[in-house]
Parts: sequence; C-alpha cells; structure tokens
Amino acid sequence: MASVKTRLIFRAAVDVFSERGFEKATMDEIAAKASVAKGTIYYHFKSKEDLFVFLVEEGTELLREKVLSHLTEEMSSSEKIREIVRAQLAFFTEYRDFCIIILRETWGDEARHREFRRMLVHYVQSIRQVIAQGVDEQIFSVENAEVAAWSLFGSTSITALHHLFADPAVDLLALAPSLQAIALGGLHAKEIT
Amino acid sequence: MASVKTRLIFRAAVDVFSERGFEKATMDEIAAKASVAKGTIYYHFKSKEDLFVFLVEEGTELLREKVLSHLTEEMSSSEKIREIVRAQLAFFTEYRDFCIIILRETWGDEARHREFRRMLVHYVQSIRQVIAQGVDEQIFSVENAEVAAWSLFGSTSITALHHLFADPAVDLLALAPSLQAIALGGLHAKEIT
Amino acid sequence: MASVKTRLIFRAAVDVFSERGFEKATMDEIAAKASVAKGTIYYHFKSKEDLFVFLVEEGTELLREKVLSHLTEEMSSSEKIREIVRAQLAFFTEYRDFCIIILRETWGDEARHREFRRMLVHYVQSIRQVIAQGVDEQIFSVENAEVAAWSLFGSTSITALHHLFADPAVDLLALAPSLQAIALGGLHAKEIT
Amino acid sequence: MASVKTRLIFRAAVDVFSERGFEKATMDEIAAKASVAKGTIYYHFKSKEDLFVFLVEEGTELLREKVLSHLTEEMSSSEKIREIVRAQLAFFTEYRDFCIIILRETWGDEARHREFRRMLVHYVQSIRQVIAQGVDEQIFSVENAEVAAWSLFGSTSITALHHLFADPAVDLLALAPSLQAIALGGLHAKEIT
DNA sequence: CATGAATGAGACTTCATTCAT
DNA sequence: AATGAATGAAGTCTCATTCAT
Repeated sequence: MASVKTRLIFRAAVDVFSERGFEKATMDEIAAKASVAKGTIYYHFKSKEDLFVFLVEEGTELLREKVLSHLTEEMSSSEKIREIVRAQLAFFTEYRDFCIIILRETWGDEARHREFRRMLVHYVQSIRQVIAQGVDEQIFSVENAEVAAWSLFGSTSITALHHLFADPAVDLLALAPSLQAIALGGLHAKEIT
Repeated sequence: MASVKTRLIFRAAVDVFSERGFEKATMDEIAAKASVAKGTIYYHFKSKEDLFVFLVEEGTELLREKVLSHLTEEMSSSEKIREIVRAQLAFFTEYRDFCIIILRETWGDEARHREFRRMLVHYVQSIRQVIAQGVDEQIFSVENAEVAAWSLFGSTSITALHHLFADPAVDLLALAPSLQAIALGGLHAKEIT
Repeated sequence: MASVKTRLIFRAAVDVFSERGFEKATMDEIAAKASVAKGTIYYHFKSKEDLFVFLVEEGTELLREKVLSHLTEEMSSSEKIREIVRAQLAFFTEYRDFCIIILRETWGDEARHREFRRMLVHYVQSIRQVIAQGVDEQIFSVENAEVAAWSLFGSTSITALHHLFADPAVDLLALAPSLQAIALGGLHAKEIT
Repeated sequence: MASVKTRLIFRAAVDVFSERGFEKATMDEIAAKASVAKGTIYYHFKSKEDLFVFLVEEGTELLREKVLSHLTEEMSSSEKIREIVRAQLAFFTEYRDFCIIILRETWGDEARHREFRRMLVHYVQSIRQVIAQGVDEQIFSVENAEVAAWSLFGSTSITALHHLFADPAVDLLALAPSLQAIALGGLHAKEIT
C-alpha cells in the first residue's frame, strides 16, 4: 500500500464497490476513478476479488482498531459498551462506504464472503470479551455473551445503515444516546443507564 | 402466482437468488432448477429484476403477516416484543433463504434496492407501533421508538444470519430467550424480563 | 381473405410492418392490434414471411390496378403519364403504409425480397408499355423505355416518401403538377407539358 | 478510423449490413468477416447502431463529396446535372453496398433512420442548389426546386438499384445517357439535351 | 512500472413457432 | 376455428483478464 498508484486505486475501489456492490462494480470504472490504466490495477492486485478482499481486510481491521483503541482499563463495562457504540457510529460516519460494503458483502458462500465473515467474527469476538468481562463482574447479566455481541453489532449497524439511506445527511452520532440506552437497558431501560 | 409453472419458477428463484445473490444468479440456473425453458420465465415475468422484486415483495409481506398475526390485544407490550422476536426467528427458520436475500439486497441505489427498503420500512413501522404503545403505557422508556424498532430488527436478523452461516444446522429458536431478554432488558437485563 | 379474422389480421399486419419493418415487427404486436390470439395468425398464415408476402402481393397488385384503371384508350400518351403520376400519389396517400413497405423491403436477397421485386417489375412493366407506345407514336423520344419507367417510378415514390417523413400531414397530391412537369419535360420543361 | 482493426471492422460491416440489412446483420458475422473477436467491435463502437450510423455518415458524406467535387464554375447548369447523374452512378458502381444500404435503411422512425435522413437531406439540398441556380439563369423552368432535386435523386438511385439486383454484372454508367436525357428533357426530351 | 487494445466466455432478453386444449 | 402457454435458438452486449509494447 506504499505506492501512490496503489493508494489511488484503493480509494477509487472503496468508492466504486460501495456504490455498486462487488458484482456490479467494474475494473473500468475503478481505473477511471483512480486515473490509471486498467492494466495498472492488475499490476498491483491479482484480481478483482483480490483487490476487494484487501480492501475489506483493511477496512475491518481499521474498524476494530478504531473501536478498541478507545477502551481503557479504567472504564467500567457499561462505559466500554457506550464507547463501542459511539466509536462504531463514528467509524460509520467517517467511512460510510465501508459500512455499506460490510453489510452487503458478508452473507454468501464464495471465498470472499467467508474471508469477510472471518474478519467480522474477529471484530465481534472483541465485543464479546467486553461483555463477558461485564458478566464476570456481575454488571451484565446476559446468558450468552456471543449472542449479545452479535445483537449489539446488528443493532448498531442496521440502524446506522437505515438512517444513512433514508437521509444521506444524517448525523449518525446523534443516534448514540438512544442506541447506548437500548444496548444497556433494552426497552425497559430508564434509570439504569 | 396461480399457474403451476409460475410457482415452480418462484421457488427456484428464491433458491438461486439466496444462494448466489441477485447479480450472480442466472436465469439459466433458475430455469434449470424450475425445470422450465428459459423463455417460460420471461413469459411470466418481465425481467430478472421483475422476478426478483415480485419475490421480495411476497417475502417481506409474508414476514410482516407471520410476525403480526400472533399479536393479540390481550398481550402486554413486553409479551408482544417477545413474540415479535420469536416469530421473526421462526420465519427465518422456515424461510432462511428470504432472510439471506433481505439482508443482502437491501442496501444500494438501484430501483430494486429502493423498492425493497420501502417494504422493509413498512415492516419496521409495525414494530415501531408496538414499541410506541409500550412507551405510552409507560412500560417502555425509550426516547426514540423508530431507532428502537430498527435496533430490534437489526439485532434479531444479524444474529440469526450469523448463526445460519456459522452453523447451517443451528436451531434459531434456541436463540429466542437470549434475544428476548436483551431486547427488553439490554445487557443489564436480569430479573426484569 | 374471406374470414373476418383474416381481414383483421391483414390490417394489423400492414400497420405493424409499415411502422416497424419486417424484421422488427412481431407477431405479438400484430396479434394484439388485430385483437386475436397469436395462434390464430398461424391458423390463417403459414408463417410471418407468408403473411408478409401475401400482404405485399395484395398491395402491389392493388397499386397496379388503381394506377392502370384510370388509363383509357382516348388519352394521349402524355395524359397517361400525368395520370400515372397522379394515381400513384393518390395511392400513396390512401395507403401510405404500403408506400413505406414497398421501398423498405424490396432490396435484398431473401425469398420475400425477390418475390417482392417480381411484383414491382410487373408494375413497372405496365408503365414501360405506356412509354413505349408514346415512343412509337413519336410523342416521347427516350431511347430506353425501361430505364424511363424505373426513373418515373423512382422519381415519384422517393419524392413522395421523403415528403411523408418530412411532414406527415403533407398533401401528396399537391406534388402532382411539379412531378408531372418534370416527368414529361425534365428540368427544361416549360411550355411543352 | 485510424486503427487497423477499426478499418477491418468498417469494411466487414459495410459488407454485412448491405447484404443482410441492419436488423438481419449480426455482430457475429461482422466479427468473423473482420477476423476480430466480437468484443473488439464493442471496444471501438458503442453498439451495433453506433457502428451502423458511423458507417452511414461516412458513406453519405463520401457520396456528397464525390458528386460535388466534379462540379466546376465553368460548367453550365445542364452540364452540372449531367455530371451529378454520372458521378452518382459512378459512386453506386464503386460502392454498390452503400447504395443498397442507403435506400433500405432510410425510411423509418428509429433514431438511425432519422439520422440517416438528415444526411440524405443534406446531400439532396446540394442538388437543389444546382437546380435553383439553373432556374435563376432561366435555363431550367421547374417550379419547385426541392421536388426536382428529390425526383432526380429518386430517379437515379431506384433505377440503379433495380439494375444492380436484376443483373449484378450491369455497367451502371451505361445508364448515364438515358438518365441524363430524362433528367433534363423528361420523356419529351429529344433535341433539347 | 505502466499501458490499453484485444479477447471470448457468458449473461439477459426476444420472438417465431408449436401444440394441447 | 381459435387459443395462449411454452419453447429454445439466436442475438446484443458486458467485462475480467491478458499481453505486447
């Protein structure tokens, strides 16, 4: 990812893949948007799939880093959960294209789908650990930490995605208080959070 | 939807679209799986997109009916939420292919994506009403019923989808207790539910 | 051409063939316009080509009859030529669809093209005889009566066709005086006619 | 029109379009005749229609140039008309395929037909000007120069086309004297020309 | 490193024709 | 006589990938 061209291609690819989806995206459009010749993409990436997987790995890893980097030892488990929700919304705001790609291209049986789920599972495991710790500390009381982790990821990302498409100008971070309250206290919420 | 062939095509299309996604699915494969000639599909449906939209409308409407049909006046708002979670998991078990199609093909800017989101918004609005009623009755305490509705839908469907791909033999209904508890009480849950 | 249905199909076919051309015309559209089922066309005509040839034969024969029927023994050769031009323009006005079909579908190497040219040659031969008689009577002085006949047909029909497309509301008969003068006297024309 | 492949495709297209007509011509046959892959045609031309329109524009423009290039200031109007007839027959001899395409594919309501008529109108306007000048100089006496121009074009091209199909080996230039005499003097012709 | 012309497999779609009713 | 559902061959066009320069 050193070369200037590589970066140009990377950015163009994120753009095009998120707008069109993997199948509908064309190497021609990516090349045009990156202002390089089509052959140049193939000099840097083995194939369309290769480019896509590379991009998705970078993106998911970045999501994981961004979200986890704000968690510190001093935080309570509840604070950690609030921070996870906030950081994920912040990431979706900054990299809204990744947000779309992530939820579009995860569910399927091709190699890239599996690769992608592997990355996502890795990310969700990190959330699971935070939840599991909260359970150990008897702050949380969920039976199944893994289900809770996927639930949290699903809740946050689908809500964000819906709002992105319903109103492209939406401020996702404004959703944070509601989503945090729901995550911690559910529909009964109230005083607890 | 009357004709025998139409039903054959419908079933085959659900199969192929869910396995391959809209773009990767081919009319050839649908025709083969339905045991009809390719031209026959075009006799009944205007285009690949038309077939897909028809299928998605039927599916989403069925989801809405299945989920709403079990809600009765006598239920408390909490019971209604539990039933929504249960019924949605039951639907995803019975029509797992629709579940995959729904989450794959909703996010995009083409006509079928918008059409599809329109259907989904309709379904989520139904959930929102149940939540809003609970808020009126001071059983629930969420600020934003719409966010809560999308959160519930995202939580349930992403969790279900993950488990379907992680373990095709999974019993989705076994997830119900955890998801219901999380929906109502969040991570703090415990005694409340 | 007895049956009611046959006539319905005939009229619809003229319509569609003239608007779309032979290749672009579809049996579906003809059937719809004739308000009969597609199979019904095949009950009355062997094939699309058969229908077309039948229609073209009827049309060309009608053109020939209409044009020749006004020629009488008493007319001078010049009057006959004027009448031919007038009658052809009148025919093109009344059956403008045939006019288009005739000039679109004559030039090619398929069976229907040859069949069609055979009909047209027959018609032009009739004009040739009128010209040849005028030459015998030393009223006309062209060397090659056949060339003169094709020239007359080409002059009248291309001019008519151009005006039909340039202005669909054109009154073709208004072109008669000019075309008659040109036919008889050429560009030098003047007093002779 | 620079690239070698482009020229190969161009020639093959003229061949196939003139033999089959626009609708019946296939990109497969054009590709085969040009000895290029089908995709190569689409690399150079946007569509079948695009290729056809390009070809027709080149052809009609060439016809116009060829015919007009022989007209000089010193010629009398009559000589100019004779030259127009001769040059058009010479063009039809050299590019007989264009001649066929021109008269087959001009009359219709699709984009390419209209584009084509626009080109043809441009050409015929050139003839009209020659005629109009002759009228100004009181050499010609036609009332309507435009009708005369279309008449001349129709006379020459339909006669040529008929002879090309009736006898592929015909020498079109042998028709020149007759057609010139008819153009200038009509059927009465004789001494005038 | 970079290019972009060329490729060909494969997709969607159309439509004349058939045939059981 | 008439119907219209069903067919499948055939056509246009797309696009990931290659390769000679």
